[in-house]
Amino acid sequence: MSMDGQDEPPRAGGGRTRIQERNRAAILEAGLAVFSATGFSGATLDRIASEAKLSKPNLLYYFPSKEAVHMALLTNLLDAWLAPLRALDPEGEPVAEVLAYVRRKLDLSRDFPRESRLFANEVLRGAPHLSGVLEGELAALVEDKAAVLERWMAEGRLARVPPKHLLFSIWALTQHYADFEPQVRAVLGQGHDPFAEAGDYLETLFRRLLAP
Amino acid sequence: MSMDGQDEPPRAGGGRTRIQERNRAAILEAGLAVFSATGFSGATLDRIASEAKLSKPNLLYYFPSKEAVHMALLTNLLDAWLAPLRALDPEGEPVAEVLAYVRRKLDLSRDFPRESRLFANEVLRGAPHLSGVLEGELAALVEDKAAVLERWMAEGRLARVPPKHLLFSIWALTQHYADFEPQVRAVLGQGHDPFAEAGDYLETLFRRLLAP
DNA sequence: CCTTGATTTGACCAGTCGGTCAAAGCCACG
DNA sequence: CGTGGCTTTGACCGACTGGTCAAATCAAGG
Repeated sequence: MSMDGQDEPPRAGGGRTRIQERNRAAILEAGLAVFSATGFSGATLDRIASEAKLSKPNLLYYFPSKEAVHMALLTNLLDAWLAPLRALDPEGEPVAEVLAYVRRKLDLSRDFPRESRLFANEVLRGAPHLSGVLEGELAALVEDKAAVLERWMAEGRLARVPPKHLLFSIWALTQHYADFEPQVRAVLGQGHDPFAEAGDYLETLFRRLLAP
Repeated sequence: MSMDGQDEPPRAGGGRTRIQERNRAAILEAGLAVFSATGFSGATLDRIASEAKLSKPNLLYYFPSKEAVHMALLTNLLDAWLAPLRALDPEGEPVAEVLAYVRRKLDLSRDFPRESRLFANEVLRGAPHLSGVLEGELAALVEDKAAVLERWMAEGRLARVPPKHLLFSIWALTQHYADFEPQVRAVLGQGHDPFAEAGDYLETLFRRLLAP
């Protein structure tokens, strides 16, 4: 929503103009649309600029390069992406906590499918811009939460499964509905609400898996 | 492994030369490597050609365009991709059949991760070249097998869950280990065999989910 | 109104891309 | 050994891409 981890070319001291705020936001919005739909190499500055209703040189006045737009998007994305896992409460009731995490993650896929695809696109290519964060921030957070899960399992309040693979399965199952949407729609046909059905199904799945 | 669904420019009558066989195979192999690593737009004919140890015009002597190479790969891929589901035996023991399907699909992800990523890349972009097959062949096959699963559930030999979502979850969980490999490695650290662990975990997961 | 800095743009550039083409090499068979 | 068709290639092309730049426009304060 805020804070882009990018060098801002204009303005030496302090605040951004309203016009800067607006244009940077428009560029990020357009970039998200184009990058998530076509991948990094498929996206062109012309297309992003026109989507943002700017000229290409004008876009490059706000971001120094195509890569910079892409990086800003990925950086913004990661906070939102990790938040649900951060919210897993070590003091909560184990099964309920995990199920709540699953739901939050599924809601993210439903409400921000473009972000999900942007992320998938990046990891698919080997995560060239993300490897640092994956091995740093993400790995640390997972280590932390995996310990919580492990404790719950040791206390007999959660069925014993490999904690990290449990997390993988949550990520895989929730992202699938955003990233493979065309396939899901093709298989289900019309008259379905994929995310609503998925919510019920995933609750059943993880409840049965994790019931102590 | 064989049969590419593409117009073959040379040779009017019948058989392909050994040299044609070899070069077409080299191009497809190189194309798979490059497309799966960089996506369609990120791949260049020069790179595919050099990977195949051919000149670019020579590559275009065997395939009429970049798109043609891509299409040939997708076509080849789909047979292999659907085979495990086709092998689901309506006369078999339900839980064992599903678990066998999961294992076959996971083996596919382990042994053919590039194919998995190629497929993911395509669906991520909205499946422009696959929508026909998805809504036709795939949808029909799923309809068929979903009916089998439904029957097993009605007979009380399989826990009752939405059959199509059950299939989604199998696809999501098995493909995840190939498509998000960088993330998996970053989280697990060293000294792990992701696919071996995944095999055990997924067996547990689906056994608990599906036990009648 | 006029200055000053923020903003916007048209023209342009060098590099790369997918693809073409005519000519050259190569190979098997008569 | 020569010939005809398969195979290979260097040179080339037009389109497009990311990015630059100097000049024009705009907005706000004095």
